[in-house]
Amino acid sequence: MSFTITTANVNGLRAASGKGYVEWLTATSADVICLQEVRAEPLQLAEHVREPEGWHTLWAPSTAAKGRAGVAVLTRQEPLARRVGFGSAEFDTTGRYAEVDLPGLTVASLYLPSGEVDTPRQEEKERFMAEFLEYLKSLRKRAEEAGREVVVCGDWNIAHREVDLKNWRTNQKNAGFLPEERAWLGRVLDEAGYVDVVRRLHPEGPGPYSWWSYRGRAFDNDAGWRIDYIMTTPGLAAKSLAAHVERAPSHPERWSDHAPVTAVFDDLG
Amino acid sequence: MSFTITTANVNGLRAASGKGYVEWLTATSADVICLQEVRAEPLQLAEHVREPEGWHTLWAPSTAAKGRAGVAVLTRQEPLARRVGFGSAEFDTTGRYAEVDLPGLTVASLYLPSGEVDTPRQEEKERFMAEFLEYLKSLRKRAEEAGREVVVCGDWNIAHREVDLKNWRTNQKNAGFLPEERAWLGRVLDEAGYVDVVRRLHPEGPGPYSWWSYRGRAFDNDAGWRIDYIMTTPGLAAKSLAAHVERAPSHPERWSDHAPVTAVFDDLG
DNA sequence: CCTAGAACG
DNA sequence: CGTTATAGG
Repeated sequence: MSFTITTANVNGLRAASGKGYVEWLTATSADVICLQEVRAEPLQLAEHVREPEGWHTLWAPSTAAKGRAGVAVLTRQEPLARRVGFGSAEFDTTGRYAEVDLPGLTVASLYLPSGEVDTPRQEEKERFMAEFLEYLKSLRKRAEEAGREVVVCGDWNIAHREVDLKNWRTNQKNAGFLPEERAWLGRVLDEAGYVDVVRRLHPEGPGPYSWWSYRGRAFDNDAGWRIDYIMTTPGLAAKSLAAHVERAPSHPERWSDHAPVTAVFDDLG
Repeated sequence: MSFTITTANVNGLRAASGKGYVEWLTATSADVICLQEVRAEPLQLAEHVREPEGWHTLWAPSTAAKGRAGVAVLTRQEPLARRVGFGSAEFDTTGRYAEVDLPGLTVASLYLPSGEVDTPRQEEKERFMAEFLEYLKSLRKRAEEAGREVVVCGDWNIAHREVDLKNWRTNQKNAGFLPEERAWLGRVLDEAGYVDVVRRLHPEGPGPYSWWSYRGRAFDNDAGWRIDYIMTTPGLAAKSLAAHVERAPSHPERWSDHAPVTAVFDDLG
């Protein structure tokens, strides 16, 4: 038995649902799906999207700003627990983090702020990063003590290394590839002790990219970024068998500017 | 020889241009066209819309608020003069009035504020009405002295009488059919001395309506309003031969929530 | 219901 | 370039 987890930034689930998301969900064989940028409250979603047959759902919309952010976790199994937020006074109502417990495993969906240099939104991103890193450490520690594994997946809005985006040279002063952001992602790995599973299984770059701007010809030119990550505790990473990015072949198939990122693990037993 | 003038609220000329306005303009035999709610600056329009072959144009966008209001006058003849605004400090930059001089005739395009009861927008409408009535009087007087005729056409956003809207009873407290607005339109006729040419030629109602809300089934139920008028000086009205509203047969043909209103006059000679 | 700008990405 | 919320109608 294997266990498959997929993360996808849907860039507006109402729009995506009319462009192929529903068909994609019907066809997927994943056991767990983490969504980001749902950009809707559950009641704004069609029922077959809000409560898809065969899935349990946790919706965590932004209550701070309508139509922004919003994460979700879909599981075939009924979760033992559902939690929204990570204990942050500033961020728990902003639809950026939710987690569920399955037997022996905590699964989290993360949508880290995008940021924009020289704006308050970059400061917000930095505050999020500082606070969230501490949470990641405590999460890992608690899981270790309890003998549980953790997977935090989602849109981290940071490319880690040069190999993680096509135009790294021209983006060194742009949000998403700033030295301090890259260093922070290094601390998630080295200090908090998580493993970037896709990179573990695909040590060679470039890519695989998971996001292409809608602007210009980014998708056609494969001018992508790898900013969607599946980060796991080491014990879970050791059981990873395969990983891939579902790059849509062309526009009619593309229902988001991000592509779903998937990892397969050996029986969690 | 006859002379034909049409007025049309286009509800966004960029949108209308993709839905049938261009074909309509190509097919029309009018000599003069007054447009309202252009909702674009000239440079935002495609060139064949901004400078249609065979037409001279006067564009008067709102510079006070982008994407709002905006009137235009299109003439087959080159105008002797073009003017934007009516001498109002408050309204001349809001894209609500423009006029051109043709030999012996001044043609104006008007987009009167829509208003909404118990809001500042109703007060704005009232200020506009007060100021504009005085202008209409002076315009008429100057024209009379110079032996010229005047036609002021456009969206006046007021239904004059019960016969001018289908649901008059339920709209007596709504902007567009308030007693004071109806009385004001009466003063345009009685005090300023203009003639409602469509009503002159069609003394019997109901209608002809020129606007149907996009909401609900207003168009299919013919729940319309007559709020687009062709108002002329008496000498010109005496030469009116025919008038009609181009109610679109159905949705694919409908490029605005308003229908073009046309009047035909005997040779102005 | 529809148009258009604006924020955000 | 695309999604969404909002103003205006």
